[in-house]
Amino acid sequence: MANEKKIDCVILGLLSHEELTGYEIKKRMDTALKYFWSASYGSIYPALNDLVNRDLATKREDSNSKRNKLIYTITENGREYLKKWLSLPVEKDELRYETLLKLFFGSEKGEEQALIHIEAFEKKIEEELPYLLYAETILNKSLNDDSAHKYYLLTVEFGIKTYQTYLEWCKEARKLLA
Amino acid sequence: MANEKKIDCVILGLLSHEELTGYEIKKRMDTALKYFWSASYGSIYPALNDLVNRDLATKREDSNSKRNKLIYTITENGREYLKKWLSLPVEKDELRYETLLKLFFGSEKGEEQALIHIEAFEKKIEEELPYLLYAETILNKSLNDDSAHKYYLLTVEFGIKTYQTYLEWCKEARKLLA
DNA sequence: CGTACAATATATCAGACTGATATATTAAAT
DNA sequence: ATTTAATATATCAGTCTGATATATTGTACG
Repeated sequence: MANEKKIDCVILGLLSHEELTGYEIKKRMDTALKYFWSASYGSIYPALNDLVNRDLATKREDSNSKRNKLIYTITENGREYLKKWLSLPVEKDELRYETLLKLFFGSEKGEEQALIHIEAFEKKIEEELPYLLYAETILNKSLNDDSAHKYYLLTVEFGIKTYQTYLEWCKEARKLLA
Repeated sequence: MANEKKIDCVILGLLSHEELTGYEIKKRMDTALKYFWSASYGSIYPALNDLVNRDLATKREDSNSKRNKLIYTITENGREYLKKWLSLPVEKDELRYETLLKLFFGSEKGEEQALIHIEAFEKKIEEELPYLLYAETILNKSLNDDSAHKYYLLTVEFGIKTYQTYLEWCKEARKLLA
């Protein structure tokens, strides 16, 4: 049980909330988990088949839809597997910021180019922050409706705080370069 | 020129500062770049051989040492390749925080387990922050000695600011759970 | 009413990268 | 003298990404 595939754990986590198709799983990743995790279809679909083979999830065709839709449900085994993973210590937290990499080697191209990267970074953060602030409002309102919302809010607060700090850093960075 | 292998760019970036062995490159990654990038030997050594084959770096054996040491130097082509990459817009900045993943699915195991993950995260940040603060002092002192130091400082300031914010978030998170 | 376009839905694969492992030498510690 | 830590290079199974392929359904617009 030492080396869980992360993709298995994320999928089981999402399935622990609700039944989902592979496509819907990807959507959850690109919205709710976006700020601290990501995954591609190329890992999701093979992982789903694998989870079914290991009896951690079941697959059924959607009878209500004309679409070729495959709905996945977590099994009791799957829920146990998830709980076990949640109890284990975190193996790795990792930042991979290409922006900082390009800044670190920035002397090779000079200040002008560095400023371009900082401004692009700033713009992206400014665009994404409103979604997090919106999620914060919604979650604060519905905190008592669902015990899981408290945990969502925890991650949203992390995103808001770090994004605001990023914006402060951008200002300072511009000053330092100019 | 659309899809540069990131490992090539990082290695060339480090070689643009100084001649290095594969082992030394890994060491730089694990100290100076640690807070925003990482790479394993399994990508470094093959990439080095590849860079030599593409005339972006040259390899020579160390004559001063008894060790089987291979020293790599960036070529003019390599420097141009690096500059070109630095001029291109950033493709992806990515956070992969397993801690937040386990918190997001935290309702499955409850508050006690969530607190354990938060405290482990807090401890790790508290341990690493002093190294960043030390680097900040050194770089501020030597800012005029080397034009590259300003760029290093930029990334160190990013690390300090975000780490301090992480610690603030830990406090709030504990309050929210209790 | 047709037709273009966006969204839904699943799947595969080359190539990038990690984490583990293997191997060997030299420096430091006790 | 001997163990241990640090230096140094290399390979590989397995994980994951990003691109690509394919097909269907819903929506917008004239």
